[in-house]
Amino acid sequence: MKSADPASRASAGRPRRTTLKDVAEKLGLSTATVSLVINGAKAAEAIPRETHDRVLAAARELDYRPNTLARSLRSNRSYTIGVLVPEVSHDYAAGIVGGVENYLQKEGYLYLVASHRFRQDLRDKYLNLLLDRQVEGFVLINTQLETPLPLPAVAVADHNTLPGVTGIVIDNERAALVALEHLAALGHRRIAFFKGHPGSGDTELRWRAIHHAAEKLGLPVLPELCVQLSGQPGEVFSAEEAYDEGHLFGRKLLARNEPFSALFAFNDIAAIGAMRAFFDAGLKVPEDVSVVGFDDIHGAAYQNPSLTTVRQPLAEMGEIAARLLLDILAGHNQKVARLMIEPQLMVRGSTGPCRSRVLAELPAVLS
Amino acid sequence: MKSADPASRASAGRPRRTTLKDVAEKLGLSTATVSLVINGAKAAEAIPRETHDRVLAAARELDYRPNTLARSLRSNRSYTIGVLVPEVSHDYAAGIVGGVENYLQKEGYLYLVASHRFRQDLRDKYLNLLLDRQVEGFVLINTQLETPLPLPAVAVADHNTLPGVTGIVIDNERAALVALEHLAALGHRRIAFFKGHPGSGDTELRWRAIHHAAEKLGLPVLPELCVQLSGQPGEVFSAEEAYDEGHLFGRKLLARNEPFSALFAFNDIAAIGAMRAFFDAGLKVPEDVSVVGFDDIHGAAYQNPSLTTVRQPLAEMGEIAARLLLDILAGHNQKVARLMIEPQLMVRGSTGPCRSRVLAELPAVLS
DNA sequence: CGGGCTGGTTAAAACGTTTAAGCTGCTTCG
DNA sequence: CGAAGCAGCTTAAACGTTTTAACCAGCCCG
Repeated sequence: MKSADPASRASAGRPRRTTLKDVAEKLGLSTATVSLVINGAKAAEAIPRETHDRVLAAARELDYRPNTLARSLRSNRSYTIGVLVPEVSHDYAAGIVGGVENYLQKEGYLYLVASHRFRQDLRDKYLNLLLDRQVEGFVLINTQLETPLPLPAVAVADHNTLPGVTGIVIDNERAALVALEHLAALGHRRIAFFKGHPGSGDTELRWRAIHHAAEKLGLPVLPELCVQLSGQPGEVFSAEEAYDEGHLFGRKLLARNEPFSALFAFNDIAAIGAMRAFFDAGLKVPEDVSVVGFDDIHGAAYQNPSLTTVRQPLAEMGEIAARLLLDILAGHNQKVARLMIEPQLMVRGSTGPCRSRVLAELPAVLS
Repeated sequence: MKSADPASRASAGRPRRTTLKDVAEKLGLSTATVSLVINGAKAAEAIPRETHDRVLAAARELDYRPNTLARSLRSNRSYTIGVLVPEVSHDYAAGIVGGVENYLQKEGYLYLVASHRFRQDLRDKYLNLLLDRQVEGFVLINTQLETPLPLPAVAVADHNTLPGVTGIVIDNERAALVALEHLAALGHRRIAFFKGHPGSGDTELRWRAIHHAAEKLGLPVLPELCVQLSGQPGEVFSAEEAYDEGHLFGRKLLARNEPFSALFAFNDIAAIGAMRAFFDAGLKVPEDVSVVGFDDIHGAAYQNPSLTTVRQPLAEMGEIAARLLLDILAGHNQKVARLMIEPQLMVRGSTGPCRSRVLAELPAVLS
């Protein structure tokens, strides 16, 4: 932290804000009275109407605005929460942060954000910085912790949360089910799958969910049609990389020469990359292959064809996280360990009926 | 603001953090000494090595972390800046916020964000909330103000800034030039243009820039190929609306039956919508029509074809904004009124050579 | 007339820091 | 030997609030 010399202080030259004391002096009252009136405290009931009005009038006239720092220091409430994200500028995080803000605004809270770029050292550093700022709690977005926090926290999009931390996650079982139901209803039986990176917490859960859903629907999950997206555990993927991966594994899938009529990709970007691979190979979406993504990122709707995908209601998840956190802060200690969010299937242009009689019937033979 | 009763306080039950006093008492020293040592103040030079080390050791042992609230209150420095955005979850704002954070992190600052959803009352309300939190300055993203602020501010993406507020804007002249140079080099002469909404500050500037660039390059700007995107002044457009607009005006353009071989759209989403209209009409991009967007939103690269576009380096703009603001705070009063950011042409799949000899030659006749 | 009540207000402590000014006891110097 | 200087601290005020306990004046009642 730079230690600025006094002369270059941010405060230099600016007029001092009016304080409680200013108001009190102007009125010939004590700061106590003014404070009580302004905060509408119960103890202020005894104060007669006239004084009350005088105080408010003076406050308005002097344009008094309380110094929240001082207030927080004294009352030990900062009305601030900390939000930890891998990177604010990423769609996913930004969507959730938007929801968090939505709810916090209603409750008079503000929030401090810090992006840790998936680096543990940064994560811990910012955690401490936020603690030093006396945040009252945390919303952790896609951020895993090893050690318990000294404050209440709610985790979004993190499946293995610490005890005491409520986790808000997408219902993968339901997600897989709606996606596969949709494909099954269109007649698809030989469906290809992208399995997520080994590092992602969602990978295994979603993979199991796919199996459950497939079983329920009587669909086969054929190993020859499954592709594991590569990448080291915990490795971070930029959108470019994810797209290239989707493209690459789309081609790999085609190279196997195993017939399939649909693909359920692990995320939208990979889905888009795969679609590209299909186009390049002369296949049409959805006529030849139907593609279902996951997330409903910005732009999924603007693809050509527009992408059918399982939407994560990000804003809603953020709102719920914020609400839960504030409830905990207020002492309504409902200890929910895990809150499942309903995904929503966005049916768009990338899925259509299975045109190939052969493919539609094949799995019955194979499975 | 909810007034929580004392029992439900956020602090309830949690162990008190160690304070300066705790450390001082443990050592039998005064808080002054401890403070001096911990802050490495110049006045601490007199303190002998041994005491110095004892203090640090004790601080570590007790896990002392300073209370920033108290520190800020006393020293009148909050190391916090306020960021005002239309909506954090929007790509554009999130990209800039990411850049702002980047720079602030290096300097030990944190930031509070508030989204005003283009509503003046909210904008003013959050402005005041942030002021109450003793932020040291503001970064205003796409946020216009009428009255001067009591604090230093830097505006991003706002062309008519208040006196005293540095504005960081994309260089529209340059943007139009690189885009049109690219199209001209590919042989395009009959180029269609989307003109932005009347409300947007960029609209007129970019429109003029297009004329300048076209003139410079000897290209015609044909009225019959210009389409003004509709919308009320100041109206907010969701991505869906923008896309639909692009789609609609793409069709309108085609309906005019005026030949053209390229389109320079006002933004990426409109460009994508227009591409869709072209596809629907049986035209191929870029074979029949080249399309250039503006912004380089997430996903522009993943279109099919990928979108050639003028990129606004959002993160960079954010970083510059933060740097400028902190420089001003530090008293380096370089009063820049306006800082132009170089746009970058991202050449991708949606532009190609003009295939039509007729079209390439027509304008010479018409203009 | 004294005690109690009550309505209206305040003094003062506290929150956890920073920092200017001051104090103590030693050494050093003229 | 007295003054000055210095090293190594401490004192105490200040930042702008909140909040509890107390105070005072007046009044009523017995």
